[in-house]
Amino acid sequence: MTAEAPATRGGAPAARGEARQRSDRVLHALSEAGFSDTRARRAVVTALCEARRGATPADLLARGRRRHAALGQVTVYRTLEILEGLGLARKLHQEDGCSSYAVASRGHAHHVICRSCRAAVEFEGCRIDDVLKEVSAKTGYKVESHFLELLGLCPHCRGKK
Amino acid sequence: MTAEAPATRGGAPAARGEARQRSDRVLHALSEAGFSDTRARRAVVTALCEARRGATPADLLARGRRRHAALGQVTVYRTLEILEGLGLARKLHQEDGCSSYAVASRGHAHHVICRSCRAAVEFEGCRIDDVLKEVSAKTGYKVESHFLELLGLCPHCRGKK
DNA sequence: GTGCGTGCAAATCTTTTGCAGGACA
DNA sequence: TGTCCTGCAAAAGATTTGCACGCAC
Repeated sequence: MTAEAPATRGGAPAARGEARQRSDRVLHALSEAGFSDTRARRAVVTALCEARRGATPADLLARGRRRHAALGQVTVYRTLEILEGLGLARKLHQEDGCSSYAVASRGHAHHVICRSCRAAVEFEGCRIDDVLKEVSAKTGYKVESHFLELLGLCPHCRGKK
Repeated sequence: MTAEAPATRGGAPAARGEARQRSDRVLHALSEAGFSDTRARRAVVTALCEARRGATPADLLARGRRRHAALGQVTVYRTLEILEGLGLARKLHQEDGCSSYAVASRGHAHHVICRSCRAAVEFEGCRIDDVLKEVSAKTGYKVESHFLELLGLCPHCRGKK
């Protein structure tokens, strides 16, 4: 299981480097997949990677415009669609809406989200096979995939309490 | 763990009775909670209970109008809000949108949804405490609640294959 | 040079709000 | 009878589509 500490507000240098690294990975994956490397896409990807919590299309537009003033909302939607399709971004489902996204690593992973500050952290290694088998046996469904999201308080908000 | 077989198309008598039973339970819970028993609410609740899959507000309006022609969309939204608040209905989060609802029993439960026909079945008894603990330990988050949904093929669609 | 990618504007959809009239207890 | 509910109409948002132009390859 991998887990990164939720970044401090304002973006500590370490977090910056991490965000940079992630966006490089995503941009690389994009071109690997045959998508061209444009200024608009870079702006969206960077904005997404810098966000320490789920970002809505509107957030990404605002943030992305700092890097590329002409960025349009439509491009944000289209880029998210591509990223999601490639498994590079994942939609976060929350009580109050399901339109925020977070970067996702390759492979199977889920997010744990802070109900106070919304910081979203990815985690791998959910071992729920037993549950899947049990459900399969009782319902007759052939379970193919699952969606799991945890909600709680991040270390920071936990302390503030 | 409880599990009901997904109803056959068209609504077999057994399924009808079950739907009836569920809607009675929901309507009863509503009045228990101090909400009055109106024709519009009955229509929405019945529509929700009859649906064998997640129903969107628009679905419920259409279905509900069979029983109460004057039913308005707004009432559907408001009723869903109440039901959700009381834990009597639950929003289903799916790849292609998160605006469908299904009746929910009291207590903790999740849904397994058919990717082909959308039939949604509730199941209880998700034992993922180990996962929660592990995530908590690795991320420092205090995990308070979780959200889990399974996707696959229901027995019916499995057979059709 | 070509075609993919972009941004604007407009069209759609979904959901929420404000109100006046109507139904339930 | 007094509230709680309801439905309509309109407002507010969110998302998608059509199109002509511009940039990446």
